[in-house]
Amino acid sequence: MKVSTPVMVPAFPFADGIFPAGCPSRTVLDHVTSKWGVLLLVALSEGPQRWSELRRRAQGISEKMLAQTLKTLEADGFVRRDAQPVIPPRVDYSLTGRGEELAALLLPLVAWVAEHAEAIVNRPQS
Amino acid sequence: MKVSTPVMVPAFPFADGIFPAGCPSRTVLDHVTSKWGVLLLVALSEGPQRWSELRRRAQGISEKMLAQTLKTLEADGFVRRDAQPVIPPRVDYSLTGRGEELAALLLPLVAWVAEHAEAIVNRPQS
DNA sequence: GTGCGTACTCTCTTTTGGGAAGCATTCCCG
DNA sequence: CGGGAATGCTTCCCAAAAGAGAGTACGCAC
Repeated sequence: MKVSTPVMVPAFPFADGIFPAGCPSRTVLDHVTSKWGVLLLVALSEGPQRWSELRRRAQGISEKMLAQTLKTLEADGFVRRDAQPVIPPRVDYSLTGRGEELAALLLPLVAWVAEHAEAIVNRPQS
Repeated sequence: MKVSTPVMVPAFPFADGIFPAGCPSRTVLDHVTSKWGVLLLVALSEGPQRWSELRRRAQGISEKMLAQTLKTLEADGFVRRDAQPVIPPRVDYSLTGRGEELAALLLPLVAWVAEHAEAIVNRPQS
C-alpha cells in the first residue's frame, strides 16, 4: 500500500492565496484541525461514546476543553449529542453523516502521522 | 456520491485512548494541524515559493507566525529552506519528500472543507 | 442526611499570537 | 554623493485565547 497512489489531487484553483482571510473555510478548518477536534473526531469514528469515555480516550484533555470542543463540533454539524434525562446523566456523542465524511479524510492523515511521528521527532532530516 | 462510501477506514488499533498523552504523534499532529501549518503546507504543495510569496498566499498570517511556523515545519523535515546569499536576500521554501506525502493527505481534507464550509457555517444542521 | 457519580460551568492563570519597529546590505533615484 | 526602497527575518509589548481546577445540580444508595 503506502503511498502507492500519487493520484495527485487536481490541486484545485487556489487562485492566489489559499483562502480569503475571512472565508468560512478558514473557520471550519480551524475547528476540525484544532488540537482536540482532530482527536475527538477520530475517537468518535470508532463509534458513539459518552462524555467520560471521550475524556479517557482523548488523554490529557480538560473537562472545559472537552465540553467546548464538543460544542463547536456539534454546532458545525459533525457531532450529534444525545442526552438522556436519567440520573446520573447520560449523554452519548456520535458522528453525523457529515462527521463521518470528515473522519474518513482525517483517519489516513492521523495514521500517517502516527507511523512517522517517532522518526520525525528523532531524526528531523529525512 | 455523498456518503455512498462508508468504506470505514480500517480504524487501526487505537487501543484505548487515541494517543498516549506525551506521545510524539501528538506533537507532530499539533504541528501539522496548526492553523498556519496546514495553510503553508498546502500553499507549498503547489511548488517552491519564497517568503514574501507565502506571506501573500497565507492571507492574514503575521510575519512572526510565518517565521515560527516555517521553522517548525523545517525542523520536522517537511519543508526545505534554501537561502541564497544575494542582496536583497532571497529565500525559497519547498516541500521535502516527507512534506509532499503529508500534503497529499492534507489536500483532500482541505478540499472537502472548502467545498462544505459555507453550508456548515450557514446551516449547521445537515 | 451524607456521600457518590455524571455532565457541565465558572474563575483564574498561563500561553499564544498580532502589530509594529528594528536590522543588514546593496541598488536605484535624484 | 546621500536617501530611500526592497527582502527576510527578529524582538518587544500587550491583548486575546487556551487551559486547569474547583464548583454545581441532581437523585439514589446506604
